[in-house]
Amino acid sequence: MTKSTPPLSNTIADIKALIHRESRRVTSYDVAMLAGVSQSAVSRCFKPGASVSKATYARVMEAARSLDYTPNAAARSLITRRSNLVAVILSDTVGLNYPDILTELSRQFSLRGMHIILFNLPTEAGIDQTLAEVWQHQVDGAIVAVRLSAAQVAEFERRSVPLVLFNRNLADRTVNAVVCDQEEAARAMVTRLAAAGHKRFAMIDGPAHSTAAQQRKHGVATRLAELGLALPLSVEGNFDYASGARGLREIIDRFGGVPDAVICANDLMAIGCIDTARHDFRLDVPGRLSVAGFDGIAASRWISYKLTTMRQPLHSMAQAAAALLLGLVADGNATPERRVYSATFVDGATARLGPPA
Amino acid sequence: MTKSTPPLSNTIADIKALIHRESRRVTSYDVAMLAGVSQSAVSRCFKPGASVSKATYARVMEAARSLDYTPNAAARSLITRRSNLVAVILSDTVGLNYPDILTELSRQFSLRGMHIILFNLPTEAGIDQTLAEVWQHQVDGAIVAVRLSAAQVAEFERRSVPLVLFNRNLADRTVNAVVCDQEEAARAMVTRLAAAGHKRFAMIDGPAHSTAAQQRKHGVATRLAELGLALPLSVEGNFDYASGARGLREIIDRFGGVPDAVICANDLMAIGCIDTARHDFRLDVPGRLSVAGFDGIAASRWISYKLTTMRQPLHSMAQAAAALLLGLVADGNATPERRVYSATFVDGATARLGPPA
DNA sequence: TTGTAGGCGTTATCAT
DNA sequence: ATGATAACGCCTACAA
Repeated sequence: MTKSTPPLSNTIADIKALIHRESRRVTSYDVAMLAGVSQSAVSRCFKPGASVSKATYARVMEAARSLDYTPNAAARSLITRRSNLVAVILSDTVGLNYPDILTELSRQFSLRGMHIILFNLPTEAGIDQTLAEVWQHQVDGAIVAVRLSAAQVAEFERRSVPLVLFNRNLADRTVNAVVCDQEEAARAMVTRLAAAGHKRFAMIDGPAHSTAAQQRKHGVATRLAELGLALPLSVEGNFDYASGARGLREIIDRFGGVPDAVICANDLMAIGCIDTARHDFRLDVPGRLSVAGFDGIAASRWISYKLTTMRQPLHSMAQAAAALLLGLVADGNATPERRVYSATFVDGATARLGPPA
Repeated sequence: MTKSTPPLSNTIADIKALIHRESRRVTSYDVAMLAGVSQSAVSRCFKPGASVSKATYARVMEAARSLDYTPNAAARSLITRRSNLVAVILSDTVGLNYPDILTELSRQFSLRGMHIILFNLPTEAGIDQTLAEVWQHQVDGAIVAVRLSAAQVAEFERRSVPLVLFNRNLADRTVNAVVCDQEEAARAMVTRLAAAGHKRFAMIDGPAHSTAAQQRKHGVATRLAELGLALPLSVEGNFDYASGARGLREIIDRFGGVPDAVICANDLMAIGCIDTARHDFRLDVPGRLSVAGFDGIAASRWISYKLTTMRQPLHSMAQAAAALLLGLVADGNATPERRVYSATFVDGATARLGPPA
């Protein structure tokens, strides 16, 4: 009998027609009307841990389901001041080429009901424009893997937007960061290569704007100097395969011959360098020339390369960055923390590490 | 003289103190007060093409700047019903491993002041949960590269959320999509290989849930049949390097020998297959065994491989997807469009294409 | 060109 | 446990 149905103020069809006529969205008022409760009751039903009776909850949820109601995040964000949005700011040269990072970040955040707004900079120049857009979206926090000026970092603080830097060092400020110690990694690599008796080094550097590249180069140079070896001939690359290939040609050209070892600022360039050495110059790697990289990307493990490299624990780092940020979002004034990871040496097959043949 | 300054209702310091005391955000009212105009005047200044006098505009902007005011996207979205947010829904297996796609999408959208909310599914199972989150965020549109049921597609329509499928076919519905004709690509590859006299084919297939893999396999199988060749022995892989390596071993095992050609459902598996063939089985590729892939990823062009493959125009496709979606956002009821791209054959060095030696 | 007033859809407060 | 009411910060007629 119709009498046994719950006291609906209107039928589903009526309400749907009304919404359509006014061409608006389904709101909690519509659900309330259908369920025969107040709007605030509906709101409470969608808030975990609110006090609602079993019966009310069931009727509200049923009404919501039949109207396809979903809370409006914009309206919620307006009043709660939480958007459940996290900005992830990357740059073309480095960010998306390491899919692990975004994958892990995305996983961690969606586990807590938060989502990523992606800001991918073609060039790190336009960052101020990007930040303006970040502020508009009222993000709850940001993970930034591009270079930030002290002023820009300060703006995050002024706006109380938790910030975690990823693999970016900012010398003069205490700011939350997850980094891999690039200089230490570079020194470790040099130590290994030098111990094996390599004397004549060359380096294929990364782009000038990359702090990781700078630190790797600095580590290489200082460690070599400590060991009494000459500073390496260094040519600039931009982290891609082609510049590894170009780099080797330039080195052989300017060096007037083949050095003992080429250290590349990342794996991709190392792979380009190795391919060119083997195929174009017919050089035995590592027999005649040792080549090493940094990162530990997937391709570095391929059978054709088995690259000798310093592997960054990117997965753990991404996880840590997410955890750090989530902590800051929960507790606004936690003390700045800096998590430093070490790269691990990967004993590959592209650098001679034993005594010379 | 102080008299020459604009008639500010309050000093900057006063207003900042007020805001801080009430611990709220800087609003357009604060800017209005500082600039000595109404709140709606401020609002108009931030709306491109609104009618504001030069003088007012200048004073408002100056006030906004000195207060670090930024419009609140949530509040704006509430009234305009535009969030300037686009959902991009990918899955682990396919999405982030092709960085070009996200890079280009991000570029195109940010050019129009829109931004990407990233939804990266660990598994395509949890998609309903993901969609619920998409609805909450009131996105202006979505680009989806995972499998969607007809019901799920219908829900986009019901909610008037423009949808563009990326490399996903949905047979029974007319829905906006940008796809690459995988079956045609597969047929083209088979035609080439067969013309060179390959007789005994094998295939390393993609994961079952990938429509692209299904279509590639179907194209391979049907074209082979048309040419009077046996259906290939097919083993299942999951699109990664390791499964290419495993795949070849399994093929040789089950085949009881080495086939003439192995067609892999993507480049990454092809590379794994080639490495294993050359290093573990000491097979000459392409002399003794031809290997081909699909996609045209960056590594496929590396000197060590020069992979024979069918290259998808991912860059153009991403561009088209963004353009299509932007068109739909501008004009809600544009007619469904399906843009089909063709893969181009890349005459690499891993498959014999001339007469047998 | 400018100001006034109302509403977007939700959560939070405070009664009841 | 539930309901009325006041924000949240902005846009947009409409009137001036």
